[in-house]
Amino acid sequence: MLLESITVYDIAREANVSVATVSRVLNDTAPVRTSTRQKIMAIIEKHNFQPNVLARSLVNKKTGMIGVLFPDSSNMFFPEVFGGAERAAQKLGYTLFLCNTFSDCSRESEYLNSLCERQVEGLLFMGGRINSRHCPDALVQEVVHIQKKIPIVLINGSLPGHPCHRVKTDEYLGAQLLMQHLIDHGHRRIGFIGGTAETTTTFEKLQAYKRSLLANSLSYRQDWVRLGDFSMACGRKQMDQFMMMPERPTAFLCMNDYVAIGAMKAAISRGLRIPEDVAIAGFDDTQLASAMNPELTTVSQHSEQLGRQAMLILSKLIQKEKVKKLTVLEPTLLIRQSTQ
Amino acid sequence: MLLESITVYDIAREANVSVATVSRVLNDTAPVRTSTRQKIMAIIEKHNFQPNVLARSLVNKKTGMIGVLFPDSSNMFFPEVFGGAERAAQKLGYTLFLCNTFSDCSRESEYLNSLCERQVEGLLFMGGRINSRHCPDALVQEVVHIQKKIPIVLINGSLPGHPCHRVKTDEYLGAQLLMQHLIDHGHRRIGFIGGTAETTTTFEKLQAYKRSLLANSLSYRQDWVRLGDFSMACGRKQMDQFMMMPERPTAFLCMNDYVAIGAMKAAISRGLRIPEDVAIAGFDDTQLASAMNPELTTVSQHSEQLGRQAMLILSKLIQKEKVKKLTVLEPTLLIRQSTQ
DNA sequence: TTGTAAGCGTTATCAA
DNA sequence: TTGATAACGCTTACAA
Repeated sequence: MLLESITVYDIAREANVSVATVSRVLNDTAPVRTSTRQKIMAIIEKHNFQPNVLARSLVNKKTGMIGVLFPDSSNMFFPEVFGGAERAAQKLGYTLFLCNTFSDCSRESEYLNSLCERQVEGLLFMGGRINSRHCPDALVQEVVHIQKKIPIVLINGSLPGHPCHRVKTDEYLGAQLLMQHLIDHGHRRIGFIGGTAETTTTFEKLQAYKRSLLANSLSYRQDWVRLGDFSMACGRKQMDQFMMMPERPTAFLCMNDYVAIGAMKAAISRGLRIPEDVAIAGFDDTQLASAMNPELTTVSQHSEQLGRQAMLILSKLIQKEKVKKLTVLEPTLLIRQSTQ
Repeated sequence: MLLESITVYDIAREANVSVATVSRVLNDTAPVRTSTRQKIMAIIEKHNFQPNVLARSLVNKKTGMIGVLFPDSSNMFFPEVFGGAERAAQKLGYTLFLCNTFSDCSRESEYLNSLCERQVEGLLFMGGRINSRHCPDALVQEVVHIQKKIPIVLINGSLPGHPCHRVKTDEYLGAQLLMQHLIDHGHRRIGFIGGTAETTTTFEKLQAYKRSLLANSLSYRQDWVRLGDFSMACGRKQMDQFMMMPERPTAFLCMNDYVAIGAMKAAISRGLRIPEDVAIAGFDDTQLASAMNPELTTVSQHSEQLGRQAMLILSKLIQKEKVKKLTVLEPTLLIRQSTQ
């Protein structure tokens, strides 16, 4: 329940002017005699009057809000991305409306709906359906439909069959860089841990993994690819499984830093030394990577940049400027202790 | 710029009814003949009509939005807290409006202002001025003034001289538990790292630190307290300083997990073993703590709980229920490898 | 330089 | 069960 607040009418009455004049000094939208302006300002000050943005937005059809959908605030990667987006938004005069979908499709739909109703001026979309390799058409259509009215920028994802504005890191390249690094260090048996077959981000890395093996005449073994999810728990569990295998890889490419750290911990608790006995690489360069001991070799997605770029592009879209559909950021290989 | 959307009028016209009737089926606020209801529903469906929440909020004075101020999305503790708050909010039918103040007071003021203008129904406040030991009165007044109109719940902070609804972890107790643990393990020389003298959270821990020393007849040495900030960099830097000292502590109480990890890394890079040569304890039990190697002894603030509780209390406040002013959560000591 | 009045897209009060 | 119509708090032609 909101305050029974004072309105422009109250201010106008007290200043013996019309609401129009009050509005004028509020928005500096037309000349007002200095004396009346000052009188009005004083009264506004005195009552600590704040115009109701709802009413204002209703007439000028601008809310200054950008909706942001992301799958999981407990994976540092996402807070990093929307940290970057937020800084950019602030400069541009927008406020972010952050929505944690908890990777739940129906929650995603609800938020999508709610953000539209709330009249956000644009949408930044991460995770969920835009990373699904077999996204039900109904879910795609929801987004397509919204996009007719509200500009959307997809981050690290896509909507198959429907061109969208997208900003992404070249994850394929990132995985390739890591593979090459491992291979250059003499590893011939390399495993893959984490992610789900259903997600595009996993698929992309897996492709790079396979092709790198092929390109280096190394054999691809299905039992050396152990997916699961994106958590530390997954890394730990899968590494434990690898430990039971008679013949196991000497190096592991992990879906992300969390998985990598789980894998590291499992290996360490079995008495293995990293990187001497086993090399492990992560992805994303979240704070965790450099915090670890040994420090984790990983690939930076430049998460803040990613958020910033997406926001910049979105703002151009809102201004109805032409922007190229796809922006690709180049990842950076960060070689640290866990692989050499 | 928003869509020139279709309105209840368009629906009404097409259905040959009045807007009132459309509104009735939309809100189920009065009986409508089944046939007309169906007719209207069909048209709504067909056009994918979404009522404008702005207009709706304007009349019923409810936005369903809760503003959340927090200092830093790159410290996992805060995303964890608002993760908990968000889940609770969802159940209660509220949407969170997350605002990253980047620990900047003026940004905090701006957001405070913006959230009020946006007519949020309540405010969750973390960091910044509510953790300042000498908060300028102007900043306090800003909050006090807002509080007259909008319910506010402070998380782990307070507004000196102005009773507010607060949810907090007993950080004093938490620090005490850690100290006792270290002392029980035979440590007689214990240092303190991180935080700033200006913040209440640091002060509280420092108090516990000093009193624990006193209670155990251990001497307090000013040069064994090295503050700074809340970052890994700080932990690293201060530990490096400790390393230069002729006589140094055998154990360290750190302001938070980030500082502790920085300290750990500095110690390790100097060839010290943890915990054999030096014991290190953190605070907050962020994901980092259990990810580390060795795993970090720390204190859980039950961050999700904290967010959840705060949201629950806020919602009661919004419903104008009576709620006790102060809710204290008990921290939990988590003894891990870094201290034993 | 200022005021009047018509919107913005809803909901809610009265009558019918 | 329905329909006019007045709010909600603001901006903005259009007039004065």
